[in-house]
Amino acid sequence: MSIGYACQTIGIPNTSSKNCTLKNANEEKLYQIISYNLDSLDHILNYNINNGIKLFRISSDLIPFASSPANTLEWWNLFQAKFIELGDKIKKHNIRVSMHPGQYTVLNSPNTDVVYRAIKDLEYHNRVLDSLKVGKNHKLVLHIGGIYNDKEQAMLRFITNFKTLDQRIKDRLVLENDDKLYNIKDVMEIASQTNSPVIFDNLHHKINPCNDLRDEFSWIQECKCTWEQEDGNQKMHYSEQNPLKRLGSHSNTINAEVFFNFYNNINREDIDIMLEVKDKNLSAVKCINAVSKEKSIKNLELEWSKYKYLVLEKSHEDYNSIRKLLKEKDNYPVIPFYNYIDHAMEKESAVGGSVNAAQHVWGYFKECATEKEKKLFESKLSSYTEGKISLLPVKKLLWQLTNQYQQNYLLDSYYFADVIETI
DNA sequence: CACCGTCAAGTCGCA
DNA sequence: TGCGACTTGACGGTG
Repeated sequence: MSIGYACQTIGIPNTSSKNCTLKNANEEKLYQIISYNLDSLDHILNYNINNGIKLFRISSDLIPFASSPANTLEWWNLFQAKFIELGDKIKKHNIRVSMHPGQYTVLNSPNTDVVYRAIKDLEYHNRVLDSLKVGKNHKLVLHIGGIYNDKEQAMLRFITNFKTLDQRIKDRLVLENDDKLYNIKDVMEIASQTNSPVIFDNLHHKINPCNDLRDEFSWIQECKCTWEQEDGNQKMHYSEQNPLKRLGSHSNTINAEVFFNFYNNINREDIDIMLEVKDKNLSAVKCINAVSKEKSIKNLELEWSKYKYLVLEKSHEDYNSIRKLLKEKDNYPVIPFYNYIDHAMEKESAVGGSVNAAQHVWGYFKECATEKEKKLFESKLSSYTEGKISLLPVKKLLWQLTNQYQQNYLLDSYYFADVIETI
């Protein structure tokens, strides 16, 4: 059983992706962007390896305009060595990767141009996975598409167009229920014709259920049968509704207890769960810890070291509660621990808490920083207190000092997540 | 420097 | 018939 996240990280340096507009796209620019994105992917893989995350979705933005005539680069040749290096790393560490062409890749459109572009896009995605030389258990996830006033015909068109695809693409494709048009029953029906494995998405199912009384766990079990030996373990998507946004919007974070119960209800080891959530890797680590068999408080202490100063900034009350919670070294209070973290993270930072946390972080440099650096920090912090600047420049300075003086305890801190986002 | 609209992709739903 | 929502970083323009 693996738990993973999609496309991007939070709070991890050198893992961002770049893109460009069609207008600015040229060979040199595209080359640089691809090179940058492949390096970022490398750093993401390193992070995943170091944090025991074995499931990851590679962003479709890896190669900009890859399925468009605007990109004339033979990127699979130009970066062949890098792809092989990345693929070796993936295989060596037993990571399962996937890709997920977005909502604009529509294989069942009545418009032949749209279908042509969809096929080009599937070829692109498959080419990335082929370039990594990873097996057929590393999947391409696809939705069915539109309805165009005639669902039956639209489903048939999907099946017909699917059959024209290259065998290597067919072998990788897996089909997912969506939140509007094709429910899990529809997808199962189509998949039985295309011989494709099916991804069950729990939130899509909640929003777009089928006229069938079976609960989500029965459907998960049903979907298992569509996964054959060479497809690898069954995969599913798990997400929770953001209560403040429109129906279908992913939550900011996964609730540890809700996930724990869901996972225990599935009660199987041979399933991989892709989380779709705003805080990405943070929730992946959270969910891994929530269901971990190794119930050691050391894992929570490691998490605490990363969240600590952000929690201190947002909520001194939760900060104190967590400190108290972690004093009992024989316990593994994973659910209350993350409940306090979530509670703190929901809060907006106030000036008092922000100053307090910044001063705590500054404490790491009290001994080593020069007088000039000290002056700079104090002046930035008072500018912030006086409302002249935002908190970001203060954190940027602390981040720079963290790197300069290699303060290991701070290097992995989520306190700097918003700074890292701007680099 | 901060903020906002636009861009790319395709479909659906609502004026 | 046409526009907003969905997604996300780049980019150009305004204050």
